[in-house]
Amino acid sequence: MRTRGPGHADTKQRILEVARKLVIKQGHANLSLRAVAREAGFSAPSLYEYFASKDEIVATIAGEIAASLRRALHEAATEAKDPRAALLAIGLAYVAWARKHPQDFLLMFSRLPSRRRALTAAPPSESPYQIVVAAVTQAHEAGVITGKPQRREHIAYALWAAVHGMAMLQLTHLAGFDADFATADKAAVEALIAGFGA
Amino acid sequence: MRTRGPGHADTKQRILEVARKLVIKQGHANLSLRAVAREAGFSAPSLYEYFASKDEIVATIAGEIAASLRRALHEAATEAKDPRAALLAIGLAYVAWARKHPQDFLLMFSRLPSRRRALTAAPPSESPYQIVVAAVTQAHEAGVITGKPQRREHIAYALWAAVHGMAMLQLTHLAGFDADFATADKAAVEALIAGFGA
DNA sequence: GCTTGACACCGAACAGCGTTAGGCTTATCC
DNA sequence: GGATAAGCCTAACGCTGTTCGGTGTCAAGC
Repeated sequence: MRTRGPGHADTKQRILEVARKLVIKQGHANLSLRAVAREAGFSAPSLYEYFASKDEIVATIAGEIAASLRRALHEAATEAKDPRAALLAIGLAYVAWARKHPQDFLLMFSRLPSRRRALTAAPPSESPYQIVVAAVTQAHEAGVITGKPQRREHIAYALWAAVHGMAMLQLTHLAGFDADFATADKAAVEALIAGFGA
Repeated sequence: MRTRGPGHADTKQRILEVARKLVIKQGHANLSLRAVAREAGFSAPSLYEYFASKDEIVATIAGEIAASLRRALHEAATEAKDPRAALLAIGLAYVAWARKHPQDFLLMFSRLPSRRRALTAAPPSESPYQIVVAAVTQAHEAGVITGKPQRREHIAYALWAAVHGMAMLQLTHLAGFDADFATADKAAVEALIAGFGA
């Protein structure tokens, strides 16, 4: 039983790189396997040596993208000077990341459900949302946010939903708008945090 | 120059009804003109007698959908007993509508930019967002919300973004979750309103 | 050293897509 | 009655993801 040849993993990686480049250039909806294959120097059916389907390629890319977003949020959280500032920073970093990587962001959320099955379940450590939950927990312990511990999940969800909505609107319905979104986003997240505070 | 025959408008309407039924059943991404034609009793090319492209069909449907959402928000606003309650009611009605008509909602926001070009510009009267703006204006006049009049647009945007994010997440990333979203959504919108209040 | 078998690739093809071209029938207008 | 246009059709183009069957190459086992 021979295992996969030595260049297999490299080729797989190259396919992913080409695919991601094309997604960034023309959006995930316009990604074609034939284009990926052409760019990578293969015929389209050859890609099936490396991935079971187009969806598997996209899913793999989505995983890489989630990790990248998670890093951005983590960085924002660690640079903040206190727990309250961290909540704001994470929220704004989420929107900023989406604006900087619009096609990546849209691809990520074009994919169907998370594997988590309940809001109360802890997100897996590789999930960007885990950063949000951790920051809310710290803010709660620091007294920035009041109420019973169960309220944490409401707050994490509210913060996430709010910035997700901002990001989505700015990338789709409000794309191209001439507006100071940075100021509007900051005001919104600050109001939300204040509303949950003491 | 003969005008279009008498049955033309009816046929057009029927095509739209079939298309919308299929969208609801299988999602806008899986809508096929051939399927619409089959269901409506035509060949696919015949649809081009009535619409210039698939996109025109989808755009027309999107317009009808927006009107339906607008009515739901309007109803929620008029039934509320005071301006503050109206803000909450509109927000929750937005999410409720999205949950009740998931495919319609996703279709509507899969379409690219609004024709409005700035947050400061007034939304057209047929836009669902116009309901939000009007409610925020009333709440501001009633003193539920404080600050300069210019702040209104921040608040309307924040409210919209928040409920849009909730709706989007519940329909995509959090689809199928076992969670009490109604409670979480209410807590979030209340916190947001409180955060913008006096 | 030869056989076996899996890997890595390919072209051809299938069923589907949105769309265009061209042609036929029917009803209306002059 | 001839012209015109509406309203419909089949055939086809170029695209999509995917499957099938085949071909060369290279490592392992005898």
